Amino acid sequence: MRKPTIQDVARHAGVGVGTVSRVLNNHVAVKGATRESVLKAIADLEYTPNPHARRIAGGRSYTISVLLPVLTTEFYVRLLDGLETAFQEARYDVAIFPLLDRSRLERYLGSHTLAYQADGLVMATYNLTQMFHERRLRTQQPTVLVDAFADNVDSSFMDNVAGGRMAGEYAAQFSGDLYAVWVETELDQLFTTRVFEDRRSGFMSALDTAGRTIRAEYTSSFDSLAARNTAATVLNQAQEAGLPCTVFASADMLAGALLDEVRLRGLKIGQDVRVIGFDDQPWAAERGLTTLHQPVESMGYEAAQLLLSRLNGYKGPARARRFEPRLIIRGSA
Amino acid sequence: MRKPTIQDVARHAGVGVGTVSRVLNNHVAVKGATRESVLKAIADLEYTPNPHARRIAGGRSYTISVLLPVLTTEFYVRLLDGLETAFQEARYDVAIFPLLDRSRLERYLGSHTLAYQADGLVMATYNLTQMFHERRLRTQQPTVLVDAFADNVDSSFMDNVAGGRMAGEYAAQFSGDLYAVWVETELDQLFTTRVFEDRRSGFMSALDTAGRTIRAEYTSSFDSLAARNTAATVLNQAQEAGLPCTVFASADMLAGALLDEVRLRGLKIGQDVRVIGFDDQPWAAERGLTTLHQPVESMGYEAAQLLLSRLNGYKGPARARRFEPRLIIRGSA
DNA sequence: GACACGCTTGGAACCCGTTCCAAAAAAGGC
DNA sequence: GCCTTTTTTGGAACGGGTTCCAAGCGTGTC
Repeated sequence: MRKPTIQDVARHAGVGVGTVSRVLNNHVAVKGATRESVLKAIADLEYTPNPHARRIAGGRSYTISVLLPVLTTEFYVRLLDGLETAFQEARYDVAIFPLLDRSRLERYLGSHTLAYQADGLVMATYNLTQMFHERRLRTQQPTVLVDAFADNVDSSFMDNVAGGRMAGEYAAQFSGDLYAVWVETELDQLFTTRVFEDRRSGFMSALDTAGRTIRAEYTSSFDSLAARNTAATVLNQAQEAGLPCTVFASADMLAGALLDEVRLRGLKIGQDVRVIGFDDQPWAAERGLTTLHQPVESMGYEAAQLLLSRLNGYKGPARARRFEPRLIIRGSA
Repeated sequence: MRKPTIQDVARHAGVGVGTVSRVLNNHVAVKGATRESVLKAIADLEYTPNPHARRIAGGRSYTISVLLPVLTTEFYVRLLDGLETAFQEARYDVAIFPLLDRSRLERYLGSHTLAYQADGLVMATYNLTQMFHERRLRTQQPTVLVDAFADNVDSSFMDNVAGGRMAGEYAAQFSGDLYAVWVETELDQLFTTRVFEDRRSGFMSALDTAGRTIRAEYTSSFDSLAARNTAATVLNQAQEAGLPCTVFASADMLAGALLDEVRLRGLKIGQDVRVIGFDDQPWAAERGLTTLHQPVESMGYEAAQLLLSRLNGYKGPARARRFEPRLIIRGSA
């Protein structure tokens, strides 16, 4: 038996093909009752639209390119989840390009072909280069930034300053010394994220407002060995200077290392040493880590919506969507 | 400037659209001169056909599913190379499914969706299960086996018996003891390959014909540690029983381990110990290994052709294409 | 030279969606 | 209740290929 077509659905529902198309694409101008009958016909016939026909009739590829640094981290997995959810709803395909280093990004941006094929572009965590601007002007390809910001481009990002501030306000209420650990990212300058600078400035301003000062700050890279060393250094200093103390670890990774080290030294978490993390990694709940949860999926979902609105003809000025982390208080602080 | 269409090409070449389509699809019924002018027009306009339009007009997906156990080995990489070359020529896309274990294969075979999308199926190294037969009858999906054989299905495979025989005939001419090492594959029964049984039976029959007997046989698994151990065992025995000797290693992997071990013991390769491999791995030339080269790419290419002919309407009985390895004599034997 | 047959070729019909325009229906205004 | 405006709807045109039929051409035969 032949696959049903949009014609079959239209006939079955007693409406025109245009109406069926409108329902499929969520165009608003369809009355509730009509929409229902179309949806019923679709279900009855087990109709699935032919994506190729759609692409040729629509004159687009219905494909979005997503550029990101890596896809092996929790953060980007969640981000993609949000992006893909939104694009799937709009029946767009997603092509993912993990562009670990500068040369790959430039190769990508330089290639006409890919620009030609995707209807839109999502760039995650990228610093906008001159090259990118030129290309955007040249190709007119609708673009959205996610986890990044620039003037004149739609963007969706996390307010890390606010997140840092929340951590700072919460930390300020505890007596004892305050410490903080920041992360030095190893990404190329191209991919610079201001994430940790932002968290720091929010944190510091909160302490300032509360009239508190920080005892010491540390920096670690992202690998687990470095995190372990840093944790040891912090605790050495803290034990020497006197407990209790409160440590803001600007990434859960670091917070985890601190929890390990605290336990190792027979100290009491949340008492001798309070730890505040950032990220709310999957394991944070079971380890009782007080941390900042980021609505990463929402940020991705919203980025996709911004792009889709452009694809549907929105011509207005660039929009920026800001998302705030949420402090999740568990046992560690 | 708009992308040129088949209409533009037809106009530019002064022919009808049908003719252009015929040239694009390599239909024979186009005169040389006409074909040339069409090709020139295509080049002039930098025309590239729109694959979506093709899929909708042609009523097919122009996509082939390739099922194979893994794609990390030399063998499957070369196989895919041959398959993809042929499919690209015919402008088909290839979707690759590495189905490492039984559950994934069954999940794949059970799913209607994928069956629905691909125009044809290439199965590499799979034993045909009952499930597969039922599915084939149900979906009528054109299928070809590669590196495997079954009645009533098109297939393209290596004649490992012949390969073993060549090794045997060559080995038989040398004086001294004869040894052989076989491989025990760890693949699920579903993916059974008779490769090593076949090589063995060919090898043995050749010795038989030549009136020679084998001194001892060994079996190893495919990992390098096991290969090293096996090599040591073989050489212990050989040194005890007396050199020179000749060893047929039914996979280059094993032959490589033997070469290492021979050198380690200060023996002369090709003199004290002769080694014959099988596979002609990329490193075999520089290490001077006498081995059997398999035309794996050709086997894949031919498999694709068999499938394409079905897709183009061939209705005849199942065909089987047999490929013979070629003995490459280098220094080791 | 006329006729038949097979090989090439042109082009209309078709594949299955989206879009746009005009028409129909509904809502609003008096 | 009638007219205007707005919302909703039907369906033709279109997008870029493939396929099939009929027509054109060339060659071979007598």
